[in-house]
Amino acid sequence: MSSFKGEYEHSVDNKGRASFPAKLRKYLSPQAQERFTILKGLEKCLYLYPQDEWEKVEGKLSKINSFSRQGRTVIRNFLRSAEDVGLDNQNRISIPAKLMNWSDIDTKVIFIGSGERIELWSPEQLAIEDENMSFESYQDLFEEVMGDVEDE
Amino acid sequence: MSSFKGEYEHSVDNKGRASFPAKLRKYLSPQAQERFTILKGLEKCLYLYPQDEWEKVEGKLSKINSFSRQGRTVIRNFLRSAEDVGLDNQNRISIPAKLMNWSDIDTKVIFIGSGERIELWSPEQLAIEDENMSFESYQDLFEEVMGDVEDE
DNA sequence: GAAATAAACCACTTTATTCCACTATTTTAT
DNA sequence: ATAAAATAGTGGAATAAAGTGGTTTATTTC
Repeated sequence: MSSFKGEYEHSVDNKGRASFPAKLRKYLSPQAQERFTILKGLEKCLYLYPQDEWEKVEGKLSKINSFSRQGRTVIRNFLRSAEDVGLDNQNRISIPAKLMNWSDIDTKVIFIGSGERIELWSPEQLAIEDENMSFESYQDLFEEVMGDVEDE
Repeated sequence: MSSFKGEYEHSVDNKGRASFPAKLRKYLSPQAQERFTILKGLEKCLYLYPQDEWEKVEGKLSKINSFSRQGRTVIRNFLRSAEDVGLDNQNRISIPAKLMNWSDIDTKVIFIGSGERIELWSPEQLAIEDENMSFESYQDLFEEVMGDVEDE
């Protein structure tokens, strides 16, 4: 259950192709079959889920009450941008044009391993996001997570 | 649960490789498999966790809700600097270039055994850290921290 | 059936990993 | 205490893998 981690910047060619980082490939479980689902993230980035993790997300979505107005809105807007993608023989994904536009990704993309999913950022948008994150608040978060690790 | 201790200075070659101190190797538990996770520390140093200790950290992270705003920020910023590293046949780790730059490590690195993890310092940054800590204030800190620690 | 789009294929450059050799230090045996 | 053996630390070369750009072939669409 080792999760995605690390940050890797790769170039995007004029066909929207970007090498999938080798370091992240190691974390893929065999049942993911190098198949992914890519969609708009909650920040201005894209979420890339390996197939097996995506199925868990769908499981969560199915538990949402689709007879409530809010439920329908969440499901619709989360799924409407989603698309299935795979890796080519050179281990590249090709990012759908619509999603590239929306996320502001152009010639460079930054992969960030983020637990059960991978985030795809344009360098510019990531810089903006980082500005809003002070070192102090990171410190607080860090201590929150690492504080009492020895909890057997 | 034997913990890391001691301080060892080693050289770093132009490929970012540094021998893992033999004295520290003895503390590694067999299930760590000579695998580590390295990431930015809270001071200007790197944290090196043996695999078994790191898994405890990931266990905590996996409990965070990745669909809440704060949760996403915690997970992203915590994992993004992290990378898995192993030892080569000569018992060396290779420090990722990004982390070398960030931590100011160049041709020399100081390993400091620090309980469940190991800290990696550039000699310069460690000297700065030491200057800011006089022996008197260390004594005070020690008392403050150790004062009310209960020994089960 | 032609144009547009996407998938597969190939070639090259760069980067990372593995392997081998040498020196210094520590441990062991006499 | 001294020599021999083993382990530790260091540097470089050889090898393999990763990343990138472009071309060709197949598929879809109109």
